[in-house]
Amino acid sequence: MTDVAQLAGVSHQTVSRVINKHPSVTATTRTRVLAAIEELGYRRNSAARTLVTGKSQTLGVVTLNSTLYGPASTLYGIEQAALESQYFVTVASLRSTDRPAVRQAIGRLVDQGVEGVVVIAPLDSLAQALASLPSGLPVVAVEGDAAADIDVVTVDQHAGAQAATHHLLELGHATVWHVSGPSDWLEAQQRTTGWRATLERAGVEVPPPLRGDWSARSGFETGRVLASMPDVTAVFVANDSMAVGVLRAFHERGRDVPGDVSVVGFDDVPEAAYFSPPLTTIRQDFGEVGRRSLALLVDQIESGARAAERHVVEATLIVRDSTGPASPKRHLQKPPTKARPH
Amino acid sequence: MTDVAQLAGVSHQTVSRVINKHPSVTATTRTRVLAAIEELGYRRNSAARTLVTGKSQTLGVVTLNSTLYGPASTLYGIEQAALESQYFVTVASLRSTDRPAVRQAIGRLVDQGVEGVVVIAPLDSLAQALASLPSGLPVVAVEGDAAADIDVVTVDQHAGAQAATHHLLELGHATVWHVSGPSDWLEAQQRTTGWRATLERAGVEVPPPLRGDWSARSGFETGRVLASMPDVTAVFVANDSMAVGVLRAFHERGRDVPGDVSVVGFDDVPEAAYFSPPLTTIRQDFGEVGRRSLALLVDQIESGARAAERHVVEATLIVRDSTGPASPKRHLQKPPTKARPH
DNA sequence: GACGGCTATGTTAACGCTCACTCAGGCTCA
DNA sequence: TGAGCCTGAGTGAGCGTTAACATAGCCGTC
Repeated sequence: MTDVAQLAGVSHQTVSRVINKHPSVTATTRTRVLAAIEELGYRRNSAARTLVTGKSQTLGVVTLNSTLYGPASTLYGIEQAALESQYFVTVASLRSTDRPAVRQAIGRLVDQGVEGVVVIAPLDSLAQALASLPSGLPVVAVEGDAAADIDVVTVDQHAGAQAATHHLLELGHATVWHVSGPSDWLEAQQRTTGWRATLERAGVEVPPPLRGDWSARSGFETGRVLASMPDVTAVFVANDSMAVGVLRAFHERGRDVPGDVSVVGFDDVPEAAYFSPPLTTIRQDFGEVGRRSLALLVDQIESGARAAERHVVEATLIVRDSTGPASPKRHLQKPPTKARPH
Repeated sequence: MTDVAQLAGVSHQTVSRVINKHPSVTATTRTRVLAAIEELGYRRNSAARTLVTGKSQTLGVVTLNSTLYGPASTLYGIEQAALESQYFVTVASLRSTDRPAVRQAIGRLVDQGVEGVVVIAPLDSLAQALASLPSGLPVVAVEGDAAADIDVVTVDQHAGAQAATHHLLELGHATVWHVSGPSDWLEAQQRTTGWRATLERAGVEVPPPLRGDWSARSGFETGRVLASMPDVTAVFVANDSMAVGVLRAFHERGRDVPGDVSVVGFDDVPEAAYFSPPLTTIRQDFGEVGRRSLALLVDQIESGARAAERHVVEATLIVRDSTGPASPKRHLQKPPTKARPH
């Protein structure tokens, strides 16, 4: 910077003013300085700037496994929005899901000087860990719990699950079975709750949910169990990957989808429209989740206060070919469960 | 830091020594300092440290679209490895794929003070952009071109495509059709080259490749074209997503896979084993790609010199149910193309 | 025409840390 | 017993930038 100043025949402070677009600089000196910068290939040292201003222009993202479709898409949305807002994003993946791991990850980010953190915290243990955070740090949780006084951006899992279940009931199915995600995932919990609530409100029997781990493999395994039960005619699967496995299991048992069984997934991965059969599913706008959480975080940083709001992004039902009316045969074989008052 | 020093009754330099694990500190003073650090909740200011040492402990990753399975997995591998090596990772997504965009993204990272950059550069335009980079900066390209004197980590696309094509020929198919990726993607080019070379070596007719864009949708569209051509019995699709679409298209036309047509994909996404039918595909170890590129980058940073090596990660054929012997019927209908000497 | 108040620039002092010295004290060895 | 050396600790400078204050020149106004 001193070199630039010398070459331009001004003081280093004037150079600083030009860089920071300070108004009180003559057009002529500005061009002179810019020319000097260009000639010397000068780039401002961000460490020095950060040291004196206390602003690093860097945000942290804590994520669990950025290979899954949801987290990866959210991260991408955050990154895009950060670019827009002139922030850098540094990523910290968690190696385990317990409390100390979260603290350590956030600690690392804080040590590195991030101005705020987005935590993609879909596990209840992570959500809890957020409660015990240094309160000075701006934080936004994605898919976290609303309990802590922390900004949360979340997809309306409950409504999504309701829409899925309702869709199946409306098609005339006696009840809807459920393949859930891992029990410690909030999304899994909420989808299960939404499914159960819908069945109960309809006065319909609630079958025991089967548990998967989000993977297609686990979907296949639970799908085999369901395929062997003749009275299963409708299944709500907690994500599209598992739904692939479920579809496969039904196919192997010769049970036609949607002829014999209807299946609904969750996520609407880009391939869902081309599964066999094309999968009816719940679309989540992960990009929107990313953008919203970043906007919230930037707000916190600029205002200096946590809003502790809860932002809900909607989930929409996409009907495709994997769902159809309950076959009349089944209805005859098994009379509809007697409706209970509610 | 001064506060800590005061509380511990030592100089700030001693505190610095304790933090940096300098050997010449008595056990007693060390514990005293550590206690003071603990009590005051002191955390070292990384900006100040970076300013004086010139080391930011931060690496940059430039990526195109981290939503795709490959880039996302690679990024994850890099992140994990970086954590291991005590580095931070900041991500810069590209908004467009032209040269200035790459320069700008890298420029941003350099301004922010990264010590090195991994560029996930699967497009030939990006690979070229790397050639004209400031030579002082440690850089590793993933899936880039070997032309520039830059370290490259790449999956053996050519061998993977060969294995896929060879597998199909060995099953007795007269020739193998190909659904390729976008023409400006290096991976697409290499897979196409590998496919073509294998056919030519076998002295078999090379059908015109059909072009997709990696998406299941494009796979479906090209799949419809292929499904309408009765003499198509084997297809090598350049990634699993498109393969999903191709499988769907064949299914809709009533052409059985693998009975009538065999299909091979590329990537081995976690769901591939549960497609209908389970997809024969080429597995790429993206985690390994990420780890290798990071190791290479750290080497460059520590040694201060570019090695300009090319590291190849192997791709392996995973045989599942989407491929089977060419049906005898077809062989009768259409005699095998006369083998040409090579 | 003197004075207040702008504008364009310069000067100086931090920011929090590490590096290169310096220094005191205790040990070894001739 | 003193020269030399090692160890543990302290002192001061400086990394590159911005913030705060200082200054000089100019304009308009009463």
